[in-house]
Order: sequence, then C-alpha cells, then structure tokens
Amino acid sequence: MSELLKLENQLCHRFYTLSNAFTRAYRPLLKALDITYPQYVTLMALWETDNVTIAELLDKTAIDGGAMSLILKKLEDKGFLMITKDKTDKRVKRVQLTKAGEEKKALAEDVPAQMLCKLDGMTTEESRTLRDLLDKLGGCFESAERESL
Amino acid sequence: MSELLKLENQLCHRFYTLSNAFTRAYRPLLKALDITYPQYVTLMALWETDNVTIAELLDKTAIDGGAMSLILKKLEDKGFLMITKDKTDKRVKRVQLTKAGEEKKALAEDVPAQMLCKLDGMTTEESRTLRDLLDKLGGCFESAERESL
DNA sequence: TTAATTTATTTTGCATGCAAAGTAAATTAA
DNA sequence: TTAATTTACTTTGCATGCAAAATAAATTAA
Repeated sequence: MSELLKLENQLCHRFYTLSNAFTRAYRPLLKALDITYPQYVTLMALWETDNVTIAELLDKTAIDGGAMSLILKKLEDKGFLMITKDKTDKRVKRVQLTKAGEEKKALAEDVPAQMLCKLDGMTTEESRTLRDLLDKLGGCFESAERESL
Repeated sequence: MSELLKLENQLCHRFYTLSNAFTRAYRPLLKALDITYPQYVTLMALWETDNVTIAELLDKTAIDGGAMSLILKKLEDKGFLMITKDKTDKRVKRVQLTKAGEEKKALAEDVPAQMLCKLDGMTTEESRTLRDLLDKLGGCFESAERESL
C-alpha cells in the first residue's frame, strides 16, 4: 500500500474535515442570529469596514463571486444591508450595513468566545503556532495559484 | 473595534479559505481522473480497505451521509465500484471496487506528489507540526460534539 | 408475538463553492 | 470615434454539506 495515498496521511483531508467541523460548530450559534457561516463572514468584513465594493468584499472574505451575489441578496432581504450602484462607475456596486446590520454586531460579540471555549485543550501557544503555519500554507497556495495562470 | 470579531483573527476563516484552496488545487489533477475531491476521498478509503459497509466509509471519510449516497451512485455509474446488499442484514449495503476502480489507483499514485510540490516552502518539520496541531484540534471538536448530545 | 424503538441508508430542501457563460459599462486600441 | 478588450457582477449547471424527514429492516420491550 503506497503510504502517499493513505487517507490518514492527507493534509487536505484534515482541512476538509476541520473546515466542516467549524461550520457545524458555528451553525447553532449563528442560527440564533439568523445567519449562515458565509453570511457571518460577510458581516464580519462589513463590521470592520463598511460601505465597500463587492470586489473588495470578495477579496477580504475569499468567498466565491457567484455565491457572494446570493449571500448579499439574502442579507439584503433580511434587512442587514443595502446594495447601491456607484454613481461614477455604474458597473460597481457598493454594500452598506443598515441600522439592523450594525446592531447585529452587538449580538455577535460573544460568538467568538463561545467558539473558543469549544476548543479548550488547545493552549494559546499552540493556537499561535497553528495560526502561523496556516498563514504560511496560505502563502504557498497564493504563489501556486499565481503560477498556474 | 472588538479584536475578537476581526476576520483576520478567526481560525475558522483560515480553515474555510484553506480547505477551499485545497479543493481548487486538486480539481485540475482530479479532473484528469474524472473524479471530484470527495469522490477521490471515497476511493482512497476503498483503495485502503475494500468491500466495506457504507457506515464504515462514512466513518473513515467524514463525508456527509446524504452526500455519500450520491457520490457512491456516481462512482457506480462511472463503473468504479459496485454496491450490493448484505445478505445477512438487509439494511446494510456493501461497497466494492470494480476492476476499473482498482486500476484507477495506479493513475492516482502521483496526485499526492503533484500536490506536495505546490506546497513547496513548507519544511517537513513544519508539515509535521501542522499535522499534529490539526489532529489535536480535531480532537477538541470530537469532544465538543460528543458533549452537545 | 405484537408494538415500540433503534439502525442503516436514502431523500428532500436549502445554502454554498466553483467553473464557465452572460451582461452591462468603462477603457483602450485602431 | 468605432471596434476590441477589460472590468465588475450576475446567472447557470453541477456537486457537495447539512439538518431533518422518510424508509425499510432488525432488535428490544411488553
């Protein structure tokens, strides 16, 4: 049996599993806010910097463009944000939080802490090391994706 | 601005981003084999241990049950495996690779290496540390999920 | 043994992720 | 200035991920 094809040796499978685990773990917390995980990511981006271009939002969140269209539509329907056309460049659309969208932030404040407590057992040191390695790995992908153009 | 809600501080978002990056990176390699990433995971599991129960496959791959039904159907349509009912317990179904499914393994042999070379820049030591931390994190989720029952 | 419950798997409905095609508007080239 | 091209987004088609409902068969309880 070639070691390289064993499932337990795949880094990718760990990411697949853990990413899904995160989404599942967030689900009940976010359901209370009436949002999904990608919608939460979108709102986090807006809570940091409001009134941005869709392109800027795509950049910051790394969400798929096609998916973002629907996500924004849903968040708009729920009354959390407004989408307006830029006046100088009519191709561009701008996204702004509504009052309700801004207030949602207060309700989301304790989500991160609730998540962290689920990850008890990881020391601060380990989390930091993990974060650094993840960022390094992300860097590898960025260069790899650039090269394959 | 509460630091905890900043996108760049979210471990979850790194996993979201990296998991998607892995899937995207595998896509062109797997397209040549006419399979998707979850289908690849399923086949890897079968290449290790053939003739298993669907429940066992779910356990090993961590793929969603509902999704697995479709995945197996597609792999069966492509002629890579066969699904048969267990004779003693009629609820159970067993999955077995066909000749074509077994031969597919030879074609997949160099996929892992091609992926690894995209991740150049990560030292062996770093990969190992990362793997260990990922496994520890996975352990946290397992206990957290157990507790919320 | 018949009813209640548990188990193994599929189906359903909704929300993405992704590549590729389609649109409309702005920019560049000829 | 008109045509070709590039941009910023949306739409489409396909493949999951997930919770919840539905099935069918096995097991346990009464």
